Amino acid sequence: MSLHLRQAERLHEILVRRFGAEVPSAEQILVEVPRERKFGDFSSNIALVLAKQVKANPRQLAAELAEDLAATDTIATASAAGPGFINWTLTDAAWQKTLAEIIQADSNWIFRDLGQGKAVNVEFVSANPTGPLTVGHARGAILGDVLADVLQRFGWKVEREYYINDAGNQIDTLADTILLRMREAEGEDIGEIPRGLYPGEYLKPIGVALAEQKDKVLGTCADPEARRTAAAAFAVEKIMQGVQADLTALGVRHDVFTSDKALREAGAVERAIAVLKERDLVYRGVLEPPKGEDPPEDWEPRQQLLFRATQFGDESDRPLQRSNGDWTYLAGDMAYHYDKFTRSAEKLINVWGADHVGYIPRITSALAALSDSKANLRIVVCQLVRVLRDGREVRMSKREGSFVTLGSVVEEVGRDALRFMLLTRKPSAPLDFDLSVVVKQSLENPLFYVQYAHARACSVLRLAVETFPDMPHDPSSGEITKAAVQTADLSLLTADAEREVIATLASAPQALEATLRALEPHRITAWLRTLAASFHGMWQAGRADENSRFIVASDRSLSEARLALVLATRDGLGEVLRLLGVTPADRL
RNA sequence: GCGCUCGUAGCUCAGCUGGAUUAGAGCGAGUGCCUUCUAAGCACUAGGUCGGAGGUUCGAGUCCUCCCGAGCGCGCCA
Repeated sequence: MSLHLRQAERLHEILVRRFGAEVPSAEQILVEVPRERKFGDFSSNIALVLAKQVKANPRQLAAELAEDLAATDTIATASAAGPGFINWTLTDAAWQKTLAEIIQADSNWIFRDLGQGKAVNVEFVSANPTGPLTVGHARGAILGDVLADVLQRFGWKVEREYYINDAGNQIDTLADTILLRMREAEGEDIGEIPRGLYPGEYLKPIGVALAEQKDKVLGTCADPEARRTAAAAFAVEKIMQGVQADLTALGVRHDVFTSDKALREAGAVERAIAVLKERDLVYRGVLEPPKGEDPPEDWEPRQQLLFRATQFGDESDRPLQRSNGDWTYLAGDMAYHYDKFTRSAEKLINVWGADHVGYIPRITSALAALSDSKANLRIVVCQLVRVLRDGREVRMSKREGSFVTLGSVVEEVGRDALRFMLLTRKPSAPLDFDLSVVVKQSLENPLFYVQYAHARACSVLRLAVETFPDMPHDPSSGEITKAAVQTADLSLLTADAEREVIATLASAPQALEATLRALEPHRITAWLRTLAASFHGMWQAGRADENSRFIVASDRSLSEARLALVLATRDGLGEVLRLLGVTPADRL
């Protein structure tokens, strides 16, 4: 159990004793770390929250609760403050015990089983298979990947999914472009790529590949539609190979790739629409013209199959079928989400780019309609990424085909730096990504700062062996092992800087659970930076005063105690870095 | 026109989903600290009417309304 939660439990027990069972649970009691350390290790507003319910003066109630807290053996001081806050500090022994538990528990102390094996489906990336991934996609990819990992560590059964939009107009366009590129590869002068097709250079190699395998892929197809279908399948497969290569380079993995086309061919759309019909949620009707500044010129009112999205809070009913009889994107997508829902995922998470925000009410209303409001869908919107170099924006023009591909960025800055940087901002905020900063070895580069702390800790663990050669150590890394500090007398850790590091370490569950709640991994990178800062601070104390160093040759016991803290810090940093898909550095 | 997101120090951003006694970091600017475990660091100083105006509340950067500004979006595209 986390230290925070344990504090809340103390309060809960005290409340039960005083007021009986009708009090907030430990999970509901807010326990915070005050901004200023001098106000205490923890604080709570519970007296303010409860004052009305129990008809007490908040200040008076806080004082009484503080008195009860102070009587607890792990709590050193507790007092009421302000309008009714309670501040308290733990005893040195309690902090030392916290560290001891962290060391004993390996890294499991950070996580608890909140998911209890429940199934959650995380759909992310799902970039259209018409071109390579960009840095923008990478943000969503890493976000989804880390959220999936975090959910898994907290006990959920996670399925990681990629939805391939391999049906619809864009795929026809792709096929036409590829067939043209094939003719170009065969020596024909195709001139400019006509308007309406994809002009990007990245499709050239696929045209060449198609020319090489023309007989095998297109065979003797004379029918233009059959040729198109074959070319499309060929191009999608090639592009998806590239996408998967980029994802692999990023360290991002999916369990399932679901094809829109395959779902449609299997009748998923008809099934979904049948469900809606049963509930009287589809009808034939005519829509109002779209409300854009300049409505499409070719717009004209038509009778079509519509879904009553307005009944679920959407601003307008939505078409399911085009005039040529094809299903709309929404029809396919609702069928897909219904499919995910019926695959028994109790929770669905979609990671989407900011350019899809307008579509959220549509899909949420569609899924609510299909699932009888039973589906639990959360959509994490990921704002756009601006790529900079030396503070100047690098243009990402897909038209020119000269846009910054994910592959090129990973090559330039490395997987770890890219992952960490893209995780430092909350998803809902736009992100500037400066290629020249992430390779810098300084504080400007937050990953470096954290890696430096990790490497410093590793360095101390190696050097300990020089002073104390008999300490158990790992021959390959040269670092002392846990066995060396297992019996350390942690009561020797009483310095402020040391307690600070323990406190930061112990707050890891807070950062991780906040990520889980808000689906915002930047809280994890923030925690890493805080822990790194505490550690750098503690390190520095040893520069001012030799007796404050981790390794004090004349005092074996003190050294062991401090090395225990160094080891715990190193493992905490390492564990959480790895959770983010970043490899901790043993040296820099 | 409408919807969503964002607006916090010169710059880039946190602010734990309503808490206080001084709104926090980093960069940039200024000062100090290496015969000492990595100075790739640490400590300190300067810098903010939290876009603006109302409102709800014991209590608002956080919630509500309106306004201003930026980004993204609005279809028988996906």
